[in-house]
Amino acid sequence: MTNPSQPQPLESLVLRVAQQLRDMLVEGAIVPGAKLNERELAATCDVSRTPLREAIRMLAAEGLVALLPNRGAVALELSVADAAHTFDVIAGLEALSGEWAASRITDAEINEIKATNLEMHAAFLRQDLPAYYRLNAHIHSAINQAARNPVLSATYKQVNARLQALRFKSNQDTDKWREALEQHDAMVAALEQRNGPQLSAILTRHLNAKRDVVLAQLTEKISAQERGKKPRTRAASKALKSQP
Amino acid sequence: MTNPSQPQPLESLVLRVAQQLRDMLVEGAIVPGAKLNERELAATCDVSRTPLREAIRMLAAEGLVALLPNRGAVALELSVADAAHTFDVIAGLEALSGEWAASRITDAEINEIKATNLEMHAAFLRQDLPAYYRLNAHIHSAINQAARNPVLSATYKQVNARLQALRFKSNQDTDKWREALEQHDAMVAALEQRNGPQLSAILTRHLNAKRDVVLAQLTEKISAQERGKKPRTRAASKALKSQP
DNA sequence: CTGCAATAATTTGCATACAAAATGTAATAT
DNA sequence: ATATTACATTTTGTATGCAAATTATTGCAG
Repeated sequence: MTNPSQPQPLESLVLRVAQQLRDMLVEGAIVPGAKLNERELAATCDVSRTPLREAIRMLAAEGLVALLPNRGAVALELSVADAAHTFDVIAGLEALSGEWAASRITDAEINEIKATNLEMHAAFLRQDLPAYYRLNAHIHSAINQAARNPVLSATYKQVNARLQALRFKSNQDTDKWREALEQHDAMVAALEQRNGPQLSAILTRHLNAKRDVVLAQLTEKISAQERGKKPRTRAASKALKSQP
Repeated sequence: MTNPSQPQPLESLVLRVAQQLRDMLVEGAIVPGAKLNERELAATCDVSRTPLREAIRMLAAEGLVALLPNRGAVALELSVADAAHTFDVIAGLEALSGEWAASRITDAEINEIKATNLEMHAAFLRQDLPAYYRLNAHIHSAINQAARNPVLSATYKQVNARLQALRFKSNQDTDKWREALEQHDAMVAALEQRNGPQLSAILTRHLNAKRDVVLAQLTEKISAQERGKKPRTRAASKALKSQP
């Protein structure tokens, strides 16, 4: 157990920097496709280039950045196809989570999810999208936890992080939103019945719906970009494909 | 497309060293739980500590080694529970592969798998276990390819690599072996019928059976170890749990 | 002989330095 | 004006150096 109350470097500098970079990628401080300038980032993170480079290599292994030989690293830039593939894998992982969670979840955990689901309905009534996304993530995380498989959780987290950089938290269609709420209600029902296959099926449908919404947005965004500037080679997405 | 015929450094030094370390871990040159001495490994790989450390960080992000604050890295050492969790995730990923492969695989790909399956039967008759494992891996890889999802393939590869270090290619029970062969026949049949759910179900059963065999071996191996030497704290497996 | 403290030797973590490659700029020719 | 080449600048990739932490060793007391 690590002592939680240490004023000294709680974790390695490399891990701190890696988390800092992850945050910058997720929050959009580093936009998809952007080059990661080592000197610049080292200055930002207030470390030398050595730990910064080690952190970048970790993010590369996580698939959050792509390494270009002799040209450093660029922030992950998902093509529509890449995003679709990633969503499909996430859907599969969530379906697995649901399958296992249904048989392993405790009553207390179900109540927590039910409570969060009610708050989600409240957020919908207030049309509070940020709150909705936060609560939504909480529910999915809770189901994941209830699956009692740390390898699954870690895998899910890693793959899901690549989608976070898309920043698709924009205003979504009210009908789709209502549909998502219904699906969450159905999830709660399946959990209460400890019905794994059903929960799994609902999660798959839920994630597929989300995928379609996000891909539509992404397609729109990308074609808008394409209109604005000349089409140029997209080094990032190319490099991604040759990843180990 | 990368030019495949370049005599110069085809890839970055770091990537080469990372692959070298992966090979050493899989082949047992670095045994589970072993400390990774930077100077020593740098000499072995004929590079300085800087690229070596970057490679180690990548392997840490891949989950092949664990980082111990101020004490370097140790090769991943899976507890029985860790291995079980990993196998379950692999089973889930293979089930996904099968589901998608069934609807996307070409006739030529099916024939390739059928051919490999026949060779596997031949390997069984000769009791040639190494050949069997090679052919088995080829079939599973072919199904994975046929799923047409590079994110799934990459995720599968990464998680599966952690199991390779277990080196469970030891002599297995003939009945279990025969059972595995039957399951492969069933996979081929499901593929020919393009029956995704069925293939998915077979793969899940197949992987669960494999998991049970390996876990039994692993349990035996670990208890033998425990008898040999005094029980001591296992830093590696502890550190693994706190991974991102 | 065992347990423990002080000290020496390794080893890791981070910063810096330098070479190679890539990028940017200016000058020249077309 | 554009293209091209030579040169300068920047940036990456790797090696080395040094301080802090860890680990091993020695010496000594019980």
